Amino acid sequence: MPESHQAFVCSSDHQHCIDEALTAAKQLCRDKQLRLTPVRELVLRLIWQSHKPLGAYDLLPALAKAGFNSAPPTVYRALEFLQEQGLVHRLASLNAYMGCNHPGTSHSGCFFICEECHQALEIEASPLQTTLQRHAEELNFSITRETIEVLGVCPECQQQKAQSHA
Amino acid sequence: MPESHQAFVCSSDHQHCIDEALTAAKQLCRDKQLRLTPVRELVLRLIWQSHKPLGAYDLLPALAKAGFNSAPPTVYRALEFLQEQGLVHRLASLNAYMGCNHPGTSHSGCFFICEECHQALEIEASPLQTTLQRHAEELNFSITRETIEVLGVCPECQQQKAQSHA
DNA sequence: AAATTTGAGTTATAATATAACAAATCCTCT
DNA sequence: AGAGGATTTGTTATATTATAACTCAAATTT
Ligand SMILES: [Zn+2]
Ligand SMILES: [Zn+2]
Ligand SMILES: [Zn+2]
Ligand SMILES: [Zn+2]
Repeated sequence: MPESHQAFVCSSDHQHCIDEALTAAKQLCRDKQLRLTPVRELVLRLIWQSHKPLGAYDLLPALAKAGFNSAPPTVYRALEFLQEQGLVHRLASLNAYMGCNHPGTSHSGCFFICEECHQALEIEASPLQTTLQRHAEELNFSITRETIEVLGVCPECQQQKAQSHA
Repeated sequence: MPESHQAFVCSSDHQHCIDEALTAAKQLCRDKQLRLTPVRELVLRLIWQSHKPLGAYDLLPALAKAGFNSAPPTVYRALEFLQEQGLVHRLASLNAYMGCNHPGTSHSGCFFICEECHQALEIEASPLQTTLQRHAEELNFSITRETIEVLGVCPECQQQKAQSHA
């Protein structure tokens, strides 16, 4: 199992990603007069610390370690809050959660998920959304939310597979 | 709650849809030398009978009524088989299953799901797939499977909502 | 400070899905 | 037709993901 990659999800210093995400979240909550409580902040941090989307139950041990109640409702509430504020996304095809790359803007997101290393990347996919919107207009369908999750193999894992077959 | 619509998912005679789907499935299995056993056929029929995607557990009572074992593995196995043969799709955002509109061709499908009447429509979305493929190429990402599920309001339900607000 | 709102702790349970093994059925080959 | 092997189904148990309902604590408002 390949474990550590850089380029697909994060080009270099991941601690920087985490710090930036946390700062942005704090700012966003300040602006909206919402409370980024300790549990919520921890959950957001844990999610950002992983390059792989995490399941709700994956977060519980860390919550326990930090002295919080580690029953499911605690983490689901935090996740619900973070999702409502657009700070994390839920990946329906994985039952897992990941930090949002560009919070603040309300959007559904488009995700590429590597089936080898399980890392996931969110992209801004305006052309895609436009195409989808055209389809919807043809049907007279009014879009509320989109779930776009692409499973496949990331560049790093493709390379690794190619080498191992050589 | 609006319950009965026609145009969005099926223009007129739904029994015809069901019959056609079953015939196609039988033909496909004959061609591939696979066994469309009674359970599998019943599950496929049940799924096609509903305009709304059905959860696995929704199927169990009908299986019991028909004299089959109605424990979860039975229905999940049938669903697995039908999915593998491209006869049904699983909607990740709903944990539900629906019949495929154009089986035989291997594809991931693009689904429009009405949040009012819960009906769902599968479309062939070549432009969408092309756009997604372009995004993937930019990332050097090799696509295995796509999950595209669009939640919103179907034309019929839009109309109904507009009338009720009048 | 009292009242109100919001968030978190706690217990229990719902909803969805799979593991593992036994029994039955079907297919192939003689 | 019958033995042997493969596939399918039955059965029991359990894993995984998510929510309901109620209580208590903390924060915010009045
Ligand atoms: Zn996002
Ligand atoms: Zn990878
Ligand atoms: Zn299809
Ligand atoms: Zn509708």
